[in-house]
Amino acid sequence: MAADPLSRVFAALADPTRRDMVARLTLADATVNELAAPYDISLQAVSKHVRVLEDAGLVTRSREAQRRPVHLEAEVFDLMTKWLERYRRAAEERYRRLDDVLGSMPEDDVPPTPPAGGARP
Amino acid sequence: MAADPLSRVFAALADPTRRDMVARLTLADATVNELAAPYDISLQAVSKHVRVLEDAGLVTRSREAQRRPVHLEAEVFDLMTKWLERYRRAAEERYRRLDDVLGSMPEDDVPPTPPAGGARP
DNA sequence: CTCGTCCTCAACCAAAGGGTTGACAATGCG
DNA sequence: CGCATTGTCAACCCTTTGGTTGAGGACGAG
Repeated sequence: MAADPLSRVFAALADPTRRDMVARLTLADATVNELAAPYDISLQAVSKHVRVLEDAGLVTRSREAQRRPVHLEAEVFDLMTKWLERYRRAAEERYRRLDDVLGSMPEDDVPPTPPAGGARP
Repeated sequence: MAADPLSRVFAALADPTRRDMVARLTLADATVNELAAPYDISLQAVSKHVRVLEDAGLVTRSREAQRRPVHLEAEVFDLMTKWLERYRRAAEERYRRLDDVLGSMPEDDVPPTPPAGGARP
């Protein structure tokens, strides 16, 4: 299994079924059975999906009688947002610069992380 | 291969090597050979990685003599950001609400999900 | 205690993914 | 032209993954 957290998160969200589950979990916690309802797959398959989400830190499960309510965690979204935002901004910036210079200057010219940067590649 | 764009993007970014490539491409375009340099894998493997990124719409390739410079595209990042932001906010909102409830009553008394599944629209 | 409910564990299978090696297309240069 | 450089295509190998079925654990209700 992927070692680093970010890989696990991205991999978890690479599946449409799991993304749908996440979408529904933003509305309310749900049991595995409730989660399974809309899909045409076995309960066990759904259980596996939930586990993947759990391993990625996207959800947590508690115990409540025989039920195992699944709860969406917000933190990981922040993590992803930070990651994404960084590259999104960089890509846009580069796009602008390239447009400006159009291949006359090499990367001497590349500035350190621009405004509000602060992480290392 | 995953049909929907979002799945492709997430899947593409689920690999650390590919994320690293993306990181480096925010600094400058690069050829496949240049991209391959840091890694201890075959050129063909790198070529495959680039293709995955391309299929996901994260990069484009042009022709320039025998070289095929790889260029990072910013648009897809916007797409992802929008998707993410939506769920991040929803999750936070829900978190706050739950926090509120938890704050006012003992844990084993938590009124869980609306009974009788209010499954999804 | 027994039963039904809810869920997980285990074994298995087909397909996809990341890696390899080997052949070869495309282009510039001597 | 012949050849080196750059990159892709193709076939193959494992491992992972999403799915299945079957067995069974945990718990509440009777």
